[in-house]
Amino acid sequence: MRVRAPSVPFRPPRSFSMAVTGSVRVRLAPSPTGTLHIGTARTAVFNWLFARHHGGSFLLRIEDTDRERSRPEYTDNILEGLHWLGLDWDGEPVIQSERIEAHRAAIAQLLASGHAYRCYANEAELTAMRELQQAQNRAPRYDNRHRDLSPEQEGAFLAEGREAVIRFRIDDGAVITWQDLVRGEMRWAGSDLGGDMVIARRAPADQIGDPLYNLVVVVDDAAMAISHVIRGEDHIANTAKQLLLYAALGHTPPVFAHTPLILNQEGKKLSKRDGVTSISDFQSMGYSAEALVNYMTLLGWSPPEGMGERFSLEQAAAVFDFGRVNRAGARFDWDKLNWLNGQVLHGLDPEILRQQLLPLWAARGWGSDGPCAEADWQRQLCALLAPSLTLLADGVEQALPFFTRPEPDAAALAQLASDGARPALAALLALLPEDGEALSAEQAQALLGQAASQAGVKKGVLMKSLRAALLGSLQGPDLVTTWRLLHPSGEDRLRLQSSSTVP
RNA sequence: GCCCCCAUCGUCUAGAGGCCUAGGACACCUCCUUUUCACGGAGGCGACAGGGGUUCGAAUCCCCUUGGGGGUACCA
Repeated sequence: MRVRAPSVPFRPPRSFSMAVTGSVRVRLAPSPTGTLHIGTARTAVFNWLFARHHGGSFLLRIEDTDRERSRPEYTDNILEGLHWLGLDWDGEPVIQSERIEAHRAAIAQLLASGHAYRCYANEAELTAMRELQQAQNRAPRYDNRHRDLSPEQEGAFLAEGREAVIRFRIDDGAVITWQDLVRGEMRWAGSDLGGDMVIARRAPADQIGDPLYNLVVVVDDAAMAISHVIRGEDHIANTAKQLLLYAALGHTPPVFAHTPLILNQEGKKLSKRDGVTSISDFQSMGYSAEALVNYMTLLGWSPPEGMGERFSLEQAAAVFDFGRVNRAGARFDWDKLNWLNGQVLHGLDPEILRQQLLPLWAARGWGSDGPCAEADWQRQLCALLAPSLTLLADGVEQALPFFTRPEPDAAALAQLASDGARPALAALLALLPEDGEALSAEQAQALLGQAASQAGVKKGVLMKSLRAALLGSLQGPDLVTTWRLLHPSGEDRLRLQSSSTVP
């Protein structure tokens, strides 16, 4: 190992396998106030990758303490999304709201040890305080006014019938530091934390109100024996506060890793307002879990030299470490996601692709009877279409002329009306073998040559016209294969008949 | 406002003082392939934000500027 001078800033080692001691236990802690967001999912990916790389556990905790906004259907959506992505978790998810007694006990402990106290300031007083600070161009912060109330002062507030929040003391002089797995040494001044923080909502002064985020996270992470907290960099300030709580509660803090954020096209934190951001939305748009998870991994992490950019979760887990996690935010790019999804689709086995397309086709009433219901025919169609798919849904659009008779577009109509087109198609029609029989590629080519010479047109004219007749378009998949797929049902004959005669 | 973080092609990134004439991927352009479109293949375009240091040597280390982002709740 290279020896570095102390002045050299911390750089995470290339591999953390040596730096990680004991068992790795990480968690994802989504709050069910919305569907599974891509930012949360990417955090899940990093947690999962880290856990699997170290043979540790990836746990789930549903942070539903905001009763106003939490909804059970969101929990379902989050769990389903993670499952679909292949991010399997260990054990049953912890439901945070069920742990409220543990949270209250911790607050009671902080009250008893003098780390926390009751603050009787009401809404109006706090608002006035902040407005004054704003007016003086100072940072808004709680001025710790009730930190050391005398028994007389406290008694007076009580006599007024005031309720109280519970605040945790944050010394202005405190200096909080930690070694961040992606950012190196982090340092935060207690005076920049906004004053003593509220850890329990307002309640009658003889009670402990609803415990708040920073407190419950620390209590739960400690109880779950979380070894590494991996979350977005928007949590950095929370980490400083939480570290203070760990110390006051007598718990050993975990190791922290703050990952870069996913940004929108404008370079701002991706939010719901940016359109499609829910995993379930990507799913219904036809993106594959494989491509999506691959893309999310690439947003902020880079694979080692020689690995390439296409990989499975397992392959990434084998080499994942925070030394290769970038520090700057990453813009979301549809082009790259689309490319990745196309790559996945192109490489799909025709039978697998058929299984995925079947329900989509069925929704259009396709493929349930007749020659088009044959599995083998469908597989051939899938093999034909696969290389041109970007989204799964493209397999519906592009299969359309195989299941239904297409309406010729303007270019196709023009082609059919051009010199030699109809005679050539008529000649081909006359040579067409019986329906119901397979047509070999060689046979098809021979027929094409024969018909073209009989009609006295170039083969290219016939090819182009045949495409117009069969697909109603001048563009599409391989012509001979298309024709062969349309032949057994006699569909080629019908389309040639209607195209070779003047309407 | 204050605090913190960040800064390489349009985008995602490689880069750990000499392997850099800065590499890869997406996008874009050209060509090949395909009697079409896509796929595939081969090329091309394209970046170290600026300024100071340190050093024989800086994309890399330090400082300043600029720009961008995050945070600043009785949400999580």
